[in-house]
Amino acid sequence: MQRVRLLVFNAALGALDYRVPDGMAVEPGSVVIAPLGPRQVFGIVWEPERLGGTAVADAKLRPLLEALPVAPLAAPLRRLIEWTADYYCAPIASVARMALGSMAALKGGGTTTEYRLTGAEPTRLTPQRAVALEALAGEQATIRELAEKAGVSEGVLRGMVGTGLLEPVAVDLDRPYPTARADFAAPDLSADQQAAAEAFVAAVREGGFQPFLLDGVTGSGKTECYFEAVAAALALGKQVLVLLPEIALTENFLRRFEHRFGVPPVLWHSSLKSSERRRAWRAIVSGDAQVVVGARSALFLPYARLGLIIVDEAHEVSFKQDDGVRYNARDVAVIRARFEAAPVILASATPALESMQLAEAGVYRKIALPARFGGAELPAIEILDLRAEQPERGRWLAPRLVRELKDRLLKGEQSLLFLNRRGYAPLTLCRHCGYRFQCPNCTAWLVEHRLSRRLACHHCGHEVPVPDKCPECGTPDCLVPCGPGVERIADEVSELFPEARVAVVTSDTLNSPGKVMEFVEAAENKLIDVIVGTQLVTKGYHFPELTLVGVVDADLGLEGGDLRAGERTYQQIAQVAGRAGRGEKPGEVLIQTRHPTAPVIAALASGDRDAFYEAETQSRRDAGAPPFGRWAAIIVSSEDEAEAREAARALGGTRPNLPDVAILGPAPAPMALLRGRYRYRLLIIARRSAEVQRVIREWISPLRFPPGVRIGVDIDPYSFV
DNA sequence: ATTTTGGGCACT
DNA sequence: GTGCCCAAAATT
Repeated sequence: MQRVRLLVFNAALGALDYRVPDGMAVEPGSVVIAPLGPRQVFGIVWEPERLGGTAVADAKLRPLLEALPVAPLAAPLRRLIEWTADYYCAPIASVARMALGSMAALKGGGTTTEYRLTGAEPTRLTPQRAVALEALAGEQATIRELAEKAGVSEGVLRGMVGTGLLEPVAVDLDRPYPTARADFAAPDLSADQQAAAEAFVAAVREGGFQPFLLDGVTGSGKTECYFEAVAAALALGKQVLVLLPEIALTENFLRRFEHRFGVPPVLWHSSLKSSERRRAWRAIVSGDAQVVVGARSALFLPYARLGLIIVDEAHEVSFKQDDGVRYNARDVAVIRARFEAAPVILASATPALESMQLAEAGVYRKIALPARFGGAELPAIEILDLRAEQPERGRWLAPRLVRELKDRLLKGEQSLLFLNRRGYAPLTLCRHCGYRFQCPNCTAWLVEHRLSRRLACHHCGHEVPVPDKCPECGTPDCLVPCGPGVERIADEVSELFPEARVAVVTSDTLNSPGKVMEFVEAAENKLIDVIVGTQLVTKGYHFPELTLVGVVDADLGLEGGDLRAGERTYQQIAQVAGRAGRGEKPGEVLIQTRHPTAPVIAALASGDRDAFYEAETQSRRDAGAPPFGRWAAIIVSSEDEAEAREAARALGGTRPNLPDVAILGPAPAPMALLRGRYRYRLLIIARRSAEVQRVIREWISPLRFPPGVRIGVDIDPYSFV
């Protein structure tokens, strides 16, 4: 009798033993379906000694039901899953789940039926059908996805199929992707770029683990350099994974990729349609997907022959996942490259301090691109002291910035105003009674969005229409917006310059690939004079006519004073400044601040990047903060405040007492209520030498908490809410 | 996580 | 004894 140990997809269970029925062939990594009580669960055959769990009597074993017809997860991926679960104190089943991507993908080929509008004239146009016709132009997807997209019920759409407004289309689920050509359009590289590209190409050809930090100023052409490494991998028949921090950046990236390689890469992100996801997954497993461009979730997929990993904008905090398995894709990418024996390139104009440190220590090989491509100069950066030069009352742009905007408008050049705040105003209050609109599920104000005429919570998605009277005292027309968001800045620009064409660029306005394309094309064709945007516009875009960047409030990111506030502010402003003067005309950057002498602001003004990194490194070292110390957070949460408090207290009461580990708290988390859950936090500050994960595991695992209480462990936390 | 079980309790 | 609710146990 053959027995196997299974990693079952159930966070609470972990390892279970099964019998392999006669005629079924499995090996470590095989994906199988197993009986569990009356249910069926997915599982992965694993090396028994690596999973733990105790062997159970032969008589108790039930036979596996089915081995799925997909290639087994390779050993390097299994090691990565183990490493990730271990390092981030997460259930191994939760990590393994990320490798499968979608359960639907596991079943064999075939076709699915998608639907699209026929363009026929509607005979009976109901309101719901009108909504669907409006929303679904140019879309093709399953009924379920179309219903989601249009915001109507599936019944409405099925009715439309019946009356011939929608037609079915048979789609082959596994149709192949077009082939990328390494030599489609060879680039024209500067000497610096050429040297960098050669180093990458050599590493790809040689194979083996080699981590690079590609540290190139904004506009230096980092992408073109690593595209040469991609070309080398393609020529060898190896797969490439490119991680981007946000889906919104992929659209622009796709265009550049297609210019270089002739076809678009394979996309992977959370909002893929199920048929696209399935197709991509199967191509990744089979090795047919040559280059995969994705968000962090693409990192755990079962690539057949991974030969290169690239993490672009590697400093971005969005590589840190903040729910479920709280991993940092930038760090896990390096680990995966190690297990896969492949090179990995972390590319950034403003590397994270941790990455700089590792480069300094010789762990990463640093490749620098100190100059902009094509002889463009880095923009001149100037500080605008808001205390000395105040905007008019109720306005946020100082006179000097307004003058510069006017100057650019007259010259027909483009400007960009950066404010990392979505919506119109971050707080709305009643002038009469002082009532403030707060989210019922979170410790947060509701943010007014004029475009959608709603008050919205940016943490949980709670939304209400803007009322016409105060809900507390009933006074009509008494609500006043407090503080600026991008929409309000855009209004201010329009009032100052009625003729200016202003575009607001946030995740609210660029929420689909089509909208992103529309924006990029409008900006490139100079149909936009002033862009007002959040951090979404700080990266990746190249608009040669953009010559002025205004940072509306440089102090915003410094509030709250968390560990990385200074670094993040530096990165954001350096990135957005990098949008200026990328063409022939020089760029200028104005930074509005009330703290012109703050080290971050001073470093930006003087352009002395090294001094900033040195000072930041020193202060982290003094504080015992990462990368010199190890930090972790434990978040105890429950829908019941008293239950959360009690559980946190109980956890705090059993804290280990160790010389190299300090444990602070529990205290209410800064966001004491988030998505309807009350939260308490403990902070762990340890020496580099301490085995923080082992300490946490041994501390937490013997404890039992009431159902409804969740204990979340966050290793190397980025978010301190 | 989900399902089964078993104890305690009210009701007949 | 039966039905019902909820907590605890089991799932290989």
